[in-house]
Amino acid sequence: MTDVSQTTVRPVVVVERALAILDVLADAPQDLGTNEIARRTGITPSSASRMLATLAKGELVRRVPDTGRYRLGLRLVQLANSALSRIDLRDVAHPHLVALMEVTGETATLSVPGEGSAMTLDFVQSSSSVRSVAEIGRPSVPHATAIGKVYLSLGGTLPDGRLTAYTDRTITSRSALSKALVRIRERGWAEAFEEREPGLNAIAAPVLDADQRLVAILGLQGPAWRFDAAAMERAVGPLLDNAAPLSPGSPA
Amino acid sequence: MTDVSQTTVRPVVVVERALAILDVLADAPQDLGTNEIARRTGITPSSASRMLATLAKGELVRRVPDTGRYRLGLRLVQLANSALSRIDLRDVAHPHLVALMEVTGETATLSVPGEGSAMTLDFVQSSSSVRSVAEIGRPSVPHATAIGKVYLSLGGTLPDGRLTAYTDRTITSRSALSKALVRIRERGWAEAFEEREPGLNAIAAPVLDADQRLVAILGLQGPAWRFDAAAMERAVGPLLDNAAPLSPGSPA
DNA sequence: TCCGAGCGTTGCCTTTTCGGCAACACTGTT
DNA sequence: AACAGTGTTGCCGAAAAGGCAACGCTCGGA
Repeated sequence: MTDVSQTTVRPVVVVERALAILDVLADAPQDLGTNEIARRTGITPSSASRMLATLAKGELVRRVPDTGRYRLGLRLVQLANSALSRIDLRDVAHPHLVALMEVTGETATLSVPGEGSAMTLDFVQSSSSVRSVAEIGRPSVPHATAIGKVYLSLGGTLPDGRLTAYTDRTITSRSALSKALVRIRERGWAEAFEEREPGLNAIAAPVLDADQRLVAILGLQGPAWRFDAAAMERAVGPLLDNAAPLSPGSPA
Repeated sequence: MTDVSQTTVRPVVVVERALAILDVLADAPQDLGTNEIARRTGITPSSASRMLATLAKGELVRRVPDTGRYRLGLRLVQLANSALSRIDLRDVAHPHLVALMEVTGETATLSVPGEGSAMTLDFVQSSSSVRSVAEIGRPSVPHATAIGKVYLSLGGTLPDGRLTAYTDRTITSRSALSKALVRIRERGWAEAFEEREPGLNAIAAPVLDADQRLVAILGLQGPAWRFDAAAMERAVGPLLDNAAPLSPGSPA
């Protein structure tokens, strides 16, 4: 009975007409006048004029003052951002993890910020027989991983006490870490060269919501002999390209 | 008389109510049921139910099967992308040019693809007294500039005949150029080291529309002694960060 | 397990709103 | 100057929407 595809459902005709107007404006390469919209939707110009005025009041369309023509309004962008923020991030992000693994050949991970660290939520394992292993639920060491540094660079908290040296390359100086975080904020991605464990390299980029808050971190990791500096540099573009569509609020 | 704020305008009440439903869903942190939407909008549940069914048919809202609750639908994202693609690109891009110049200190440029090359549409000059000069209307040499290589990497045509050597570093081999273009497509940005003229370095990134077509190119250029490999590398993040919001269709 | 409250939908009828005709003002082109 | 097309709005009849009531369903509490 709740199946809206049943023929007994009585649609609200006025809403259908209003949506037809939005569709026509979306499909048109240029702004459209009232008469043109009326022709394309089959609504008379007087009705179209009134509906356009109401849609303009709600900012779903915008009347261009110079030409008197109409185009879609920016309230739609706000509504779209709200629509996107409701989607389960894992569902949306998974194809990007697949794409990243295919482009780079390395393990792609999705993490979410938590208390004191970021946690792996999903991953797509490298198809290579030599691979770095990810694990759902595993927290990342903030100062010694690319994921962790993205977390710290965007408001994550660093625990008190000494910074543990996991390898020779682990950053253990708080001032050196601060400098690294500034650079990460500037360029929008982080890297780790065998800092968490010998032979493991990684890069990571943030996923932000419409209010610029960190909601997730996209990462790539692999064995240092294969995922070396050159390979990491080549992977930055795909990483950012795959993180950007997940971020309604990409920083400008 | 065409001023819609005049009190004589008769709004379409049904459209106003439908927009109120969208607003309520946008403002809610979670999905909402029919009764809750009715309470928040002041519409009776039967009317709300019918309107939601019609909005769902048009995909502006989505009924979640498991819970029977409603959330904003993904058609809004399509409409929003269309809304954004109508905005005058220069108006939108200019603050990004300013931001890029401020972050990097170098001249930031906006180009659009044309016949056989890309043309500078807007630029923000470096504030440094030693600067590279841009010029609106100037076409870029496709094989010897970062802007031109972005253009070529995404479908631009390379003229017949020999590739002119403007400096020692100009790529004049078509096979070497092809390899460079593959790399540019992979990582999403291009570079030029003193290839168009001695002492001038540049990087560039594409701006794509919702159909993945190249609509513009964002660039940074400066004197090679200052805008060297390290400075260029540091500038890639800001460049991509400023290109991404201009691209409704960032490649996934 | 049963009952009650709340939810969500739909039939039906009344009321309200919308649609569209006609008139008017304006703009651009010939 | 005239004409064609655009865009808006008054007004009224027709159509659609709103809302009441009834029904079915689900969930939580006793």
